[in-house]
Amino acid sequence: MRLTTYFVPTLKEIPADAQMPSHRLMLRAGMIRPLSAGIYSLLPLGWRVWRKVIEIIREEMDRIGGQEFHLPALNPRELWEETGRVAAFGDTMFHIKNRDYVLAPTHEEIITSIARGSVRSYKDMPQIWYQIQTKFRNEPRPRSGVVRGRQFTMKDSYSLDGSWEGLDESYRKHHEAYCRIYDRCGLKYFVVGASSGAMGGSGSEEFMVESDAGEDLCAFNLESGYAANIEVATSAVPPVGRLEANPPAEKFATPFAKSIDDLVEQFGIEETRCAKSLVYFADETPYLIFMCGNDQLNEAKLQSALGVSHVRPARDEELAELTGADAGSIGPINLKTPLPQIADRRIAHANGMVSGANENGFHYRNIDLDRDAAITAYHDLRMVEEGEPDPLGGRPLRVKRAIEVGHVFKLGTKYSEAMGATFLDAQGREQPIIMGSYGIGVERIVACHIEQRHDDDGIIWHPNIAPFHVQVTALKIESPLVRESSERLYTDLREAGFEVLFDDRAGLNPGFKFKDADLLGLPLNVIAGEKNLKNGNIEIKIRATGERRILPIGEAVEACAALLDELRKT
RNA sequence: CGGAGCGUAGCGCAGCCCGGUAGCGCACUACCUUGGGGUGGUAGGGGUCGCGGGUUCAAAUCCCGCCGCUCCGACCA
Repeated sequence: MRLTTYFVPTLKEIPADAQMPSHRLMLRAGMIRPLSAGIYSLLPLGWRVWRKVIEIIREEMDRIGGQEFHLPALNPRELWEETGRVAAFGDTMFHIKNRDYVLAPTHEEIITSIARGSVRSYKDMPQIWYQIQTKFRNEPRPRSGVVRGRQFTMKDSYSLDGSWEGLDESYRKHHEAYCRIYDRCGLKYFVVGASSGAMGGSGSEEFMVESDAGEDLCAFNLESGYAANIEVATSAVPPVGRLEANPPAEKFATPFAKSIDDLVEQFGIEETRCAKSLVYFADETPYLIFMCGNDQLNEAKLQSALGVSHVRPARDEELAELTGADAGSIGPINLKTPLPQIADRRIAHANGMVSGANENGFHYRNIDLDRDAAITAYHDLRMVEEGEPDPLGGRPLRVKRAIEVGHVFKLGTKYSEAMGATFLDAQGREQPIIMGSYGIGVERIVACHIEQRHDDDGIIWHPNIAPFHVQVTALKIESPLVRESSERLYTDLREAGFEVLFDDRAGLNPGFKFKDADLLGLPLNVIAGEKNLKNGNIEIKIRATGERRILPIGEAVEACAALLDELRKT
């Protein structure tokens, strides 16, 4: 394409609203334009990159036997009522006003509805069905450019199997395909164990790209290979255990102690001997929860431990009503209302604990959780902290922010049971189809790629997803020598099979063209300037390294081919 | 949904406190100039100052309401 006619509106100035480098560069390079919060138009250059990524995904999905579908985004609400997900999504799902339709935020329901009509026998499986399509989610707060939008492109696939071993195999295939996809897109990523959430299922992993702008936290240790989303991460932090002496619980006045730190400071109590008491509502049932010292409650763990779809902390007035005291003075003894009680494993069966007396200004010491509390279960409920020993070998954990670029998920039979998608097994018994669901965010791949590959001047595309392979830059195209040579280069490179962007604009200074070229960030820039052409030479600049090579014009095509092969390996 | 900030030309911003001719840089158009890192110049075009209401002789500016956008937090199956 020629820049004289191709629509690439680059920006010299940085758009004020964009914070992330990838967001700024996509705007500046003329790839996208914002339309509304979390909604972007893809301009020709941006769309070329999307198509490259999509093609890589398509090839890898086909390689594992995936079959491409194209499912409707407009869905009857009724279908979503069958699985209870209209309520589960709540405001996150878009509802059409003048007809009873919703805009699909994902496609488990549609897939299951097709399967229940047409998959009847174990002989019909396994199946891997996928599509690459626009998804709609009414995100309360879109952010980070295309990373969290209300409308976005997603590759979603679904596996249908007649056995749990079959599901394991479909899951493994997806895992492998995903690794190949990210590798081919030139992304540095890592895989973490992830929460299956409230939607059921037996296992799930996320593909993560480290980024300060990420919305997820991951705990990992590179040596041991442990890596998990903070929502499920555990550590080998030692349990508190029991003390020899076990005197009766004793109330004492703590008029100025509102926090664990206050108790530690004012009464010399060991932090780990404090049982922090929290009240949470789990699907409308209040629970009293005990944590060790200053350990943070991990709400995702609480949610899955209790098997509920929603948890929230009790409000101040609810606290007073249920316990008789305010936050900071709550505990297991003398509760105003009996509450179901659970606790973190770290303080399992501990004694000698200090906790609130359910009376403002008083605490109890020498609490034996087995004797004085009514704890029904101990769960892993705590948020791991940086530096804690990892659960595999006790090496220190690191906690980093990351962006989720993919998620593989063993769904099991939740949807097939809810919607009656069954098959007959070899014994003639009716069974629910065993499903998996797997997603990749296309715009997140592009954004993360730019996050990882850019400098102060612009983007540094990996050849596999660069919008074009090579730029030809004609300096002073008004000169007949430059015009003629650059036109020939443009033609020769295209005939050799390269995708070429030709900066044939007149009246622009070399500096201006170089800046634009660096911003667009194509892997190679073949520069045709009068100075070198007079000696029969051109110059090739490698975007990634800044290296420049001067060589005879006749060798340009060959050199580009060799350099691109090199660059593909990075 | 809580907290903060911002809406003035395509983009980035000033003007607002203290009411009285709507301004700057970039971009755009024409011509000249320059030609290896966003050249320099001359002359131009482009704005219901987010929307609605109010106060006033007079509102971008003061008051009320709404809408939109961004950031922090909550949420994110």
